[in-house]
Amino acid sequence: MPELPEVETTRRRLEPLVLGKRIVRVTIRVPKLRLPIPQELTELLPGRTLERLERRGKYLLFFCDKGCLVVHLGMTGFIRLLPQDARPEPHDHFDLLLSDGKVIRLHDPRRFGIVLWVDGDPYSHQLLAGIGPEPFSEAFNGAYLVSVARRRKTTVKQFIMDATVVAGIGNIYANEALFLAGIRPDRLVGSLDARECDLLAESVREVLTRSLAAGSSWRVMAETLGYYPVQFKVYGRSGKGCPVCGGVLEASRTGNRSTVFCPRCQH
DNA sequence: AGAATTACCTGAGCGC
DNA sequence: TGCGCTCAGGTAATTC
Repeated sequence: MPELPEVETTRRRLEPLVLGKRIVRVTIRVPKLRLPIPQELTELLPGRTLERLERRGKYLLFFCDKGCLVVHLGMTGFIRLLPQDARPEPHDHFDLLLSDGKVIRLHDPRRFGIVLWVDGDPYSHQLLAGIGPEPFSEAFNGAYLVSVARRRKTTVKQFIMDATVVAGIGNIYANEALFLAGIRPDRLVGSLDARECDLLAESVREVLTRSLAAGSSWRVMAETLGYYPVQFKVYGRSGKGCPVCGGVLEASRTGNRSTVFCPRCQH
């Protein structure tokens, strides 16, 4: 589920509602995630104030007055801000009860998410340190892609889904960006010329920008604020008509992930 | 070094 | 209705 736009939309919607609030109590219901939720959170967090929310790739960072709570939503995770008395449901993993009586609640059925506490700088934590440039940073451009692609022998789709190449791109936006760029997902990344790398970087930014403008694609603070999912051009539409040429969209697998593309528009 | 494979989980949807 | 199978938005550890 959550790729960059979903995590960023969560951050943008949640931040103004929780900034400056004090954490009163932590409730851990289902500690089992990709990494177990640290039990110490129940003692470490109460009394701390939420100072700002940041995002790095698909990680959400809750900076407190001292230390940082790092959350990854995995495949199926989402966060809601609820009234204190909202009844917990299955797969609600943990709650941060805030000083205004609201609860930040993490829900993740498939349990691929991560919650961890970092005392120092979360950006140098092992899980975040190796992440590539943010798609909206100046460092992410065609020339950068050319230089990294030179050493790689993989498909362009796997390449842009590699978090060490660029942050925040998962299966959905990889499919969408390649469609927008007119590049076949199964092309070897080394075969892209400079013009195509420029176009790819621009297309990645464009699909993310459109999704952010629409409020992303998923249950992002949905119950609190409503949401209007973006329409995908190719993802989930195999066998249907290409929105550009009307031809039939084709499904394939790339690195064991489902891939959809238009064989007429993408070369 | 980099690519491919495996593993971690639950739930929805499909064919029989 | 129910069973078994496949697939689903992520990614790190392991193997080759």
